[in-house]
Amino acid sequence: MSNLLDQLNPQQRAAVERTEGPLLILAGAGSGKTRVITYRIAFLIEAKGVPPESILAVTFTNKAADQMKERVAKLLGGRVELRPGAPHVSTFHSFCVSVLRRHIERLDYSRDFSIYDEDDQQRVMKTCIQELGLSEQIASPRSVLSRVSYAKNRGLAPEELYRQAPDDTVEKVAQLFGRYELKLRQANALDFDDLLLKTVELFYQAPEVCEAYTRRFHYVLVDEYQDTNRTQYDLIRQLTLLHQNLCVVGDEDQSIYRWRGADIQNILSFERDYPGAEIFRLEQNYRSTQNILDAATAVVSRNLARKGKTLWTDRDGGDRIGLYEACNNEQEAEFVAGEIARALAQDAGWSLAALYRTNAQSRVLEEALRRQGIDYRLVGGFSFYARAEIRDALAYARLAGNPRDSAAFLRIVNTPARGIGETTLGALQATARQQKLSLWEALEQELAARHLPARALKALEGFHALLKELIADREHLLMGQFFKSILDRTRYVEILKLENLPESQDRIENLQELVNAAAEAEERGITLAEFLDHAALVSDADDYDERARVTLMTLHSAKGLEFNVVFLVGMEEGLFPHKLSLNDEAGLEEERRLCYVGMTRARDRLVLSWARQRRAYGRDSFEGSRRSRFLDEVPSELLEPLSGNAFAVKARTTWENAVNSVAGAERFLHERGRAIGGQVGFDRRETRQQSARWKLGSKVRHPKYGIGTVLNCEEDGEDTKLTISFPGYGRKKLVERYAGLEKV
DNA sequence: GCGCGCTAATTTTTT
DNA sequence: ATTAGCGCGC
Repeated sequence: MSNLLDQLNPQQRAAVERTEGPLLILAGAGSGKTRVITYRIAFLIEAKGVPPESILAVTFTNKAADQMKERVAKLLGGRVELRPGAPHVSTFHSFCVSVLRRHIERLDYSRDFSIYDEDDQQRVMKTCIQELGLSEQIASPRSVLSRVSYAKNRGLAPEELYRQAPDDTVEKVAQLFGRYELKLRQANALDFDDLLLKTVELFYQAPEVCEAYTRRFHYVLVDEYQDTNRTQYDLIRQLTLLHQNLCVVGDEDQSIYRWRGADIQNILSFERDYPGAEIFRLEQNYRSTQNILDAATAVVSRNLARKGKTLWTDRDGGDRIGLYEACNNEQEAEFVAGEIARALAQDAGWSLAALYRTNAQSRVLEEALRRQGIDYRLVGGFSFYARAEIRDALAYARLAGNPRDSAAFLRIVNTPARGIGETTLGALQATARQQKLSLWEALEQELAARHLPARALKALEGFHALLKELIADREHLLMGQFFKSILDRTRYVEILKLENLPESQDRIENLQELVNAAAEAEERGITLAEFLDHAALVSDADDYDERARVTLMTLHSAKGLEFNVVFLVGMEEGLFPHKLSLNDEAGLEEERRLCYVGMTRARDRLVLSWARQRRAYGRDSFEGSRRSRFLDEVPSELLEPLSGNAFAVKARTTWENAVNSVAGAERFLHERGRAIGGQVGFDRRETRQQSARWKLGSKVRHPKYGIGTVLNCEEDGEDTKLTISFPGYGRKKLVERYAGLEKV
């Protein structure tokens, strides 16, 4: 065990050894925060003989939790098996779910409660807005929900919210809030905020339940403490009242979830809240070069709301920070892809990442990388569980377990179409509202009352019978078979096959994957409820693949990760800092912290880039932009302006001119042909990818656009995609299979 | 009640 | 670019 501590620096070691009492570890970026937590857990078990199961470690993401479990297991080697139990490592949300699945009946919910994701929440809020006869223009479900979440995270009831700032808008929001809460209660459903709130409420209402947990967990550790909100703070407080052995780790400079209710005060006033607390600072950075650290520190030190710390590294100097100014965002992407290609070619085994402020920025980067034939991994965007067909299948499964789940009901009552349209559904909703029933109960009532038209009743009966069967299946079948039976009984896959759309096959495969995943989970002893909980709580960032050489993701998703090379793209006013954060100083400071987080992800090389012009989305026109103020906050002697590749600039410019005329297109192709052998990879790539059928520059006829010139040709799995310039119509990207093209 | 085709609006970050 | 919402014909 002693050699375990030898691997730590004096501060880290002190933080590990101080096992009793409240402890705040202020850990700068790259200072070995995770290391301290995992060593601390190992130390408690090995050196202090603490039973593993009396340790609770809480994180924000599944990714972080998994990583922690893995590392602790590694530290303990095989020896962990000798002891009963294991440390409880989980996210806030999954911890709460596990508590609630056991005890929520104390709060008059049933244990089969559903977890409502954002989609479900929107569905409910939409109905509320309609019921109050409001227009969605004035009160969009999104904005109301964000205000509701704000209130919930501060423990405000609708009336309290109104009393805080009584005006017409708040009154409406408060009304909607109340109605929304009622509907969730009727649906036996909890939203994400509720998972935390109801656990706190449970512990308050049923002190003996709380006590059981506090007695069990002698040691509590919290990661990313700067991101905790009020409810999470309360929860931790309840859990540690007895022993006070609380160790929190955080960095106020990396607090980037204020918009989600994170309260930086939690970390700033830890000493006051936990008397006798000790504070340790981890200020040695083991990740980045001095230049990267200096640049990041220079930016974040403009913030006023911080405790302040001095990070240092023994990695003197290093490359200067690359700064690249692109003429537009497409060329910026081309530049990044080119640099990535060069770095990969050198093959130092480096990991690379392009980080951006908004998800929408990923598309051009993806396209550029694909053109270069670079393998990359995209984190976020549409995750597996976010696909419509998967959510549909999950909604059936949820509804079979909790028929009162009206959001799931609404989602699939007519998917696939079975003749239950707006009118019939309207009648059900009216019944539900009047008699304060769930939609499922309203359905049963309507079937008994027989007031609706025969046709509607017939359709409803079919749906009712279907669900009854699924409810029985859920009881009897293994999980994999259950999902299979959902797909069979609803004829979901059959109908997808009949539709035979371009994406139908993908969807069928996704569903097959879901069935497999369920069957596999069953084998590992996971229950259906746990499987569904998992599906509700996994996030996009969780499918991050450490082995990937090239990763694209948002700055938020990148927190906690590190790469040899980081590209921070889109450094422009209005984008980063984002225009919605410019209103108040606090918002701006959060953007600045986000910038700090992004910069400190880099181990060896950091490149910042911005584009003079940016295309909104799909629109023809570019919009001008100004360089981000954050660029000016980096001392200029740390920056190294990059010229990129002269050819890349020229190619793009030519491209822009090329698209509107056949002559331009031909000129473009001609110039490009001459440039082969230049440094930019995409020429070779594209040339190699073109199929023999469609020669670049050849003429084709399209049924609608007439004659055009082939500009590009790429194989995308089964499909061949052609970029063609049509005089009068501009540039079009077409899938060969569907385009009905003819060679001229 | 269904489905097609058009338009209008949309994007900050996510457990 | 994608998608939700809407109007219209069946």
